[in-house]
Amino acid sequence: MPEELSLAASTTGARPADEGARGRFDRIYQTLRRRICLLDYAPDERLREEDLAEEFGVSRTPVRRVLVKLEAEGLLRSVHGVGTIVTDIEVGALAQVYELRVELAELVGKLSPVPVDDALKARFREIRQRCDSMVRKSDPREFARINMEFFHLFNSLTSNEPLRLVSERLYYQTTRIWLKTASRLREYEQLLNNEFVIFQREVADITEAVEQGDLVAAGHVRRAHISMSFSRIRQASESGTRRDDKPTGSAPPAHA
Amino acid sequence: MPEELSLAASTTGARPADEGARGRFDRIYQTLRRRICLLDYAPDERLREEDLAEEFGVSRTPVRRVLVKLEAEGLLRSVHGVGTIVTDIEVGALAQVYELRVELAELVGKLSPVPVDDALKARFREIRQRCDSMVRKSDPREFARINMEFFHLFNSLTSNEPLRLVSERLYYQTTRIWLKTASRLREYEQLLNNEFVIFQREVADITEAVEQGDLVAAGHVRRAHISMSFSRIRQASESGTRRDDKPTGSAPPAHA
DNA sequence: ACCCGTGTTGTTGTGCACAACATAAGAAAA
DNA sequence: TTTTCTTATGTTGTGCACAACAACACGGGT
Repeated sequence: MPEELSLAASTTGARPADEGARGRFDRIYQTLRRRICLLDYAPDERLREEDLAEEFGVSRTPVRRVLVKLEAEGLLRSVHGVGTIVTDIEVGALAQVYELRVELAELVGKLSPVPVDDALKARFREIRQRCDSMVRKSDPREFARINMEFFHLFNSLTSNEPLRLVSERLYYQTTRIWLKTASRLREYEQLLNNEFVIFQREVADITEAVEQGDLVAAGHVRRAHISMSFSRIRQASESGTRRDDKPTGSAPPAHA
Repeated sequence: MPEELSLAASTTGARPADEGARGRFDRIYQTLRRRICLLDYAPDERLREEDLAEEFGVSRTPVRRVLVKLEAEGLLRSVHGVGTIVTDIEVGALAQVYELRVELAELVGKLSPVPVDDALKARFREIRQRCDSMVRKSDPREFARINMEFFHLFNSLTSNEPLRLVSERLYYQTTRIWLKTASRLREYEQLLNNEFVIFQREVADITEAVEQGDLVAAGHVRRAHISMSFSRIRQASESGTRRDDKPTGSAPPAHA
């Protein structure tokens, strides 16, 4: 049972008890989505509605509500008489999502950019520091969490709400593949550290772009990193999908 | 009770009886979405789950499933104890959606374009003819339907499924504003005819671009038309929102 | 040994009754 | 007359029992 981080204490106040119907819904939704994206629920895993209902202390009905929404977002797939199955994602199909994410990342800097004030800069500086101090720990879960948090922060650079929503949707569709691919590799530790350093650099670059108020540049940096990130994932996936395979001569991504 | 056009006879065969759970779901979903976008359900109108359940010959439960999905797509808004309300859309908020749609339209021609074969060309020629013969009838409903159909055809120019899905979503969010704005204007007939002619030209241009296999050009044409369409809507909305207002000297869009 | 039909089990989908909630009307008091 | 509290009414949200459906195991036949 994974620890719950209150990533989005949004609507009311997110206290455990005493919450309206909408609060319950959001809470269950956020929780399940996070679990799916952090691979607490593995792809192709079957979820039982009744189990979830019991865990959250409600009946199946509100749980089904959440499942419908998650299915609409492509993270789940309910089949009558079979079960509710976590979507499996393969690099091939994800190529299209990444293609789109790349373009959208650039748009974040162009479409309705928010005014850059000190508070915003401070938030970037803060997450940059947290990112630096994280590199030492080398915890993939922690990395995924900060990555997620940074995404939300970057996404808040545009005031174009539809763009934010779409980007968020696509992000949650793709973010799983990273953990999935990485965990399959032989050079797990090495690759992980490599990704840490690269991400650290991305955060640093974008933070500085924001400091200068150049959101277009921030968008370009982000675009480049998303594109390169997928290239690394695809290479890694192609060269070492089976971890008990014979070692290939060329070490996949490796540092820089 | 609006006539039902079988726009997407997709999964099984869409015969009225004998359909699985998934077929029912899709049927109700498509129907409701169409009604919302064709303004059969006006913005801010309250829908009663029980009425819908009775109409479709099911209980409230499957209807609620559909409503949840429509709410997730921003077309509905369920409030506990109040009702299920059709989202109201104002030109101001829609500006952001259009900003995004404009960019995505261009991407349709760039990202994973489909190979242009004779069958595809034929479909464009066919819809172009239907469009030509429609201009005489001047039926706004018919226009909205062909517009919708053309959107789907244009959208099929990319094989990037996420892009198709996102575009579709945004299209259904914005398409209502056209009918809503147009119906408020004094120069209703004039404006309508103007829009017909413009749309006719758009279809012609894009069809020819497709004939030549230049999907990038098709994307640019589409982008330009979406952008201009919104400009006209905004102008019309600003100059003559109240139809019983004193007539302003400048006739809003007018032809050309 | 293999194949096919059948029952058994487990899951999601549906229907219905009730709770939670919001709104509006009405009555009582100032 | 105005205000405020109470009550009535209508809606969505929830819980639970059952139907529909798919996968699996088992047994009888070949």
